[in-house]
Amino acid sequence: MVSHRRTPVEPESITPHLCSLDLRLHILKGLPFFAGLPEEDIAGINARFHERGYAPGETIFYAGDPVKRLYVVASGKVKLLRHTLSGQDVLLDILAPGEFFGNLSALGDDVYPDTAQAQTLTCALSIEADVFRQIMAAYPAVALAVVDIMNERLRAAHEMMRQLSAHTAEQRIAHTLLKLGEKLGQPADVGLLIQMPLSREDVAAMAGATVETASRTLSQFKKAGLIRSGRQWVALADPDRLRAIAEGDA
Amino acid sequence: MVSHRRTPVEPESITPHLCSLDLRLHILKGLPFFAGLPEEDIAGINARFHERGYAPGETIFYAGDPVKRLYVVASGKVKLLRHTLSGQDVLLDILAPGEFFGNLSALGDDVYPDTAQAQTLTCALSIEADVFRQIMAAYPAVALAVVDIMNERLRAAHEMMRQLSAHTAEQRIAHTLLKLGEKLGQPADVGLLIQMPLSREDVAAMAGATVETASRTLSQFKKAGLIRSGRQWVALADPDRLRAIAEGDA
DNA sequence: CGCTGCCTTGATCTTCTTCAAAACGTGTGG
DNA sequence: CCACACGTTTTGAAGAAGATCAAGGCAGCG
Repeated sequence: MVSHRRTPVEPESITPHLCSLDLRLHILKGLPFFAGLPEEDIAGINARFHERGYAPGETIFYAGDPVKRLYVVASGKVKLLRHTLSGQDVLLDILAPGEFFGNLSALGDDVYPDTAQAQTLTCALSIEADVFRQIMAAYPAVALAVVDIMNERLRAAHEMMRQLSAHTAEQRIAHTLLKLGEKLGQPADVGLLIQMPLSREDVAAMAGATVETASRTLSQFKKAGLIRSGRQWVALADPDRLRAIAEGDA
Repeated sequence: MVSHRRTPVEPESITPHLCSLDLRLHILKGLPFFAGLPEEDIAGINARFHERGYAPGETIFYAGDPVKRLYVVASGKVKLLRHTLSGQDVLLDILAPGEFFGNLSALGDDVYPDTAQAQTLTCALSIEADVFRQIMAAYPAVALAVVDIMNERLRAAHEMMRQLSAHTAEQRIAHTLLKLGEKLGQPADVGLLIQMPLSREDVAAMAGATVETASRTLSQFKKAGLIRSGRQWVALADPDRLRAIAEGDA
């Protein structure tokens, strides 16, 4: 049963729908915005978080849901996506453990702008947005860290906007793979392996293209020795040359 | 000389390259992130800001400049754009008085990710990023307001990403006009007038299209009675129908 | 062993860009 | 006040990139 698995991607640990208390504390301590906080304060904050596990493909919340919680990925991977009327989805980001998502705004509509969906077996911590705002008010360092992270995300979004409006599909797909490689890549004998089940459709939705174009382009990259790939996985064999393509050289 | 101006767009007030002290205080008081702060604290903060005027078309800073300042538009309009290697620029946003831009991050590269350029005669206040971070640390309410604003911008950027990757040029241009109308629109006898000199090239760079496509699409909108426009100006005559186009109905 | 999803590949067609040139508006200098 | 010159806008025709439509192939799973 395991013997003829062909994908090099390792399945998520079988830890079920609960995160152990150890893991929770470990995750929270490692969170960029709690870095530097006294341990006992973190323990106090920890108590304000709820936890919940999600099966692969399960939706954590839908765009438009009228709730305000802030989530943190404890384990697993989470897709952040936005729907279009035509049913065509756009994959905005893939979040790794330690990253946050959800709604932490005080103003505006009380709805999530995006849909969040577990890509693998996932455990997520969540907290009431208002409670988190209280924490930010009490610990300015936390607020500053949040600003930094949002700043970084805004920068990434702007970069993506540039990509989408001024680059070819080939360039955007190369760029998408590199981004995923940076975030989720693990060295393996096939190259820098993107550690997660990643379909052609996912790649297409991230790069703003159709499944067919994504497939054609990946085939072409594979033929050129830039990547290796199979059903639901991709590994980067030659990131440098990929980068050249993404930047418009090749 | 003035008699045969054809544009309905009013020129920026002739106030020259300096903002009066009154204006400075007024701007700072009205800033969303200083709302609710005691007046005397604002006066103290005011002292930490520098001011500088810019001529139309003048660049405030270039992407890659190794400085860290946070800017606030006091008067005028500022274009935020990102260059591509192919010389094709992407217009990320147009900022109105009261909006901020620049670099306020503590981490990452000490460079601006985007270029900022005065679109009209502009006065901008600026502050050292580190100083502003101190202010955020001292006044948690300020930090929370900044988080809210960045949250809103991130949402807008995600929306734009969706637009770029899943909509036609016509839809994107309609959407661009509506966005501009919301932000800069003023009721006039020609419709909701976008109060600033706006070339076809600007529209194209915001919508991710070429000048020619923008021109063709605007002509078509004009013929259909959706907008009125001329050299360097656009007014929305029928926002509702434009919205229908942007959303994919028409 | 066959079913169900993913992935691939080909042919066609639409959309948008590119290239080219002309028309127009605005401000300038005569 | 007029005419010229420049930058903006418009329009046309050809071309390319990618979407769409349509089959067929392959892997994993029951």
